[in-house]
Amino acid sequence: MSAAPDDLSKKRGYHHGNLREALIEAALRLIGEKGPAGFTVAEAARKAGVSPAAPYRHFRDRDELLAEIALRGFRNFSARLRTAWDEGRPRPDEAFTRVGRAYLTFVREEPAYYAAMFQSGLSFANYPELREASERSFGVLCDNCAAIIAMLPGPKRPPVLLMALQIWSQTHGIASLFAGHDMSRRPYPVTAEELLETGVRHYLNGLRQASLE
Amino acid sequence: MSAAPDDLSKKRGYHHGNLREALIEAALRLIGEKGPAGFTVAEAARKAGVSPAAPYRHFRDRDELLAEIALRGFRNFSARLRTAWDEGRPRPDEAFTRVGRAYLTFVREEPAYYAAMFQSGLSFANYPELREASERSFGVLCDNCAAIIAMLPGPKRPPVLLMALQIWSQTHGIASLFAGHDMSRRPYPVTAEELLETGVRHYLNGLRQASLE
DNA sequence: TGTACATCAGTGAACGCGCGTTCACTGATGTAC
DNA sequence: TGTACATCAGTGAACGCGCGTTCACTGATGTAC
Repeated sequence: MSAAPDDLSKKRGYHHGNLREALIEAALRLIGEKGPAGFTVAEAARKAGVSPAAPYRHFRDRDELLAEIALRGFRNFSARLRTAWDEGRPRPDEAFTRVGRAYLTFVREEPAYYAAMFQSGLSFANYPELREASERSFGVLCDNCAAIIAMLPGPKRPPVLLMALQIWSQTHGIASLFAGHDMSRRPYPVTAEELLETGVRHYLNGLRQASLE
Repeated sequence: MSAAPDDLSKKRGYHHGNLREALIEAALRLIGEKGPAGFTVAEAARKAGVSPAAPYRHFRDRDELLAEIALRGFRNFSARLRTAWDEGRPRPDEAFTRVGRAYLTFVREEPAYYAAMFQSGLSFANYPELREASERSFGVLCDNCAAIIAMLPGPKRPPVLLMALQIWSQTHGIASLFAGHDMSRRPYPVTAEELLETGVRHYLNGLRQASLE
C-alpha cells in the first residue's frame, strides 16, 4: 500500500492510487454544476487527470457510477436524518423539526447527491442495493412519524405510511422548488426552512385535532 | 391558404403545411417518453417527417422550441386551474379541492408539459413570456388561497404568499414523487389524490385553529 | 386567364463536436521463492 | 536482499454514433399586373 495520495497536485505516475474515489468526487462536482443528465464519464475522467478509458476499470458503465453516487447519497442522507432525530430527544416534535432542517441542509450542501438520488432516472430495479438504501431512508422518516403519532392525544390516529408520505412530499416539494440548485426563479421573501416549519406545524395541529375525533 | 393538412398520413409534398405544430407535438411526445434532457431537435424533425434543418425555419434553436412548449404548458395549466376553481363555487374549500385534483390530472395527462415547465432547466431570464406565464399560474393559486384565507374564522390569518407556497410545494412534491412519469418506484397503497386531499385538509384545519389565536 | 417574379419553407450535405465504450497494450506493484 | 513473475490499473487510439447548427440550394406558393 503506497502512501495515501491526499495530495492531488502532483502526478502520481502511472497509477493514480485512488481513482475510484477521485472519479466519484469529480462526478459529484459535475452533477452539482449541470445536473445528472449533464454528467459525463469522459469529463469526470478528465477532471481526475486520467484517460477516458480508465473509469471502466472501476465501473462497468456510466449508470453504475451514477448508481454508486446515489447509493452513497442515500446512506449519507439516512445518517444525517438519524443524527438529527437523536432518538427523539428531548421531545419528538422538537426532534422532528430538526429532521426537517437536516433534510433541507442536505439538499443545499449536497445537491449532487440529491439530484443523483431523485432526478437521475436510474431504475431501482437494476440496483437492488440502491432500492434498499432508499427504503432505509424512508424508514427513518417512518419511524419519526410513528413517534409523533404516538404523541397524539386522541384515539383516531393517522396511518404512519400516510403521514410519512405527506411529510416527505411536502419536504421534497419545498426542497426542489426553493432549495434546489437550478433556481432560475427569483428569491422569495421567505426561507425554505420557514416554509417547512410553519407548514408542518399547521399540518400537525390538524392531525392532533382530527385525532380527537 | 391550402387545405388544412389534418391528414398526416400522406406526403404533403415539398411544403409541410403545419410544421411548427407538428414539431411541437413530436417534441411533446419525446419529452413525455424520455424527459426534457432526452429530447432532440433532430429526432423531432424525423418524427415530423422532415429534414434535420427544417426546424430552424421555425425556431432559433433547441431552447426556443423547449421554451415554446413550456409556455404553452403554463397557459394550459393556468386555464385548467381557473376552470377547476370556477370562481370558488359553490364554496371555496370545495373549489380548492377541485383545483388540487386538476393539478394532479394535469401532471398525469401532460407529463411532457410539466417536465418542460419544471425540469427543463430553462432560464426564465431569457424568456420573459415564460416567466410571466409561470407567474400567472402561480397567481391563480394565490387568488384561490386568498379566498380560502378569507373564510377563516379568526383574526390571525396567514399571509397569502406563505400559504400559496406551502400548498404549491405540497402539491408539486406529491406530483413529482407519485404522479410523475419516471416512476421507478413501486406503487404505494394510496393514490396521489388521497395524499393531497387529506394532507391539505389537515393543513387547513391547522390554519383555522391558528387563526383563532 | 396567363405570366413574371418575390417569397417562403423545405432539402441535403457538411461542419465540428463530444460522447460511451472497447481493445490491445504497457508500466508499476507486490509477492513467492 | 535480489530476482522472476503474475496481477493490476493505467494508456491511447479507435469505433460508431448522434447531435446542433449552418449553408447554398430548390421547389412550391401566392400575388401583381
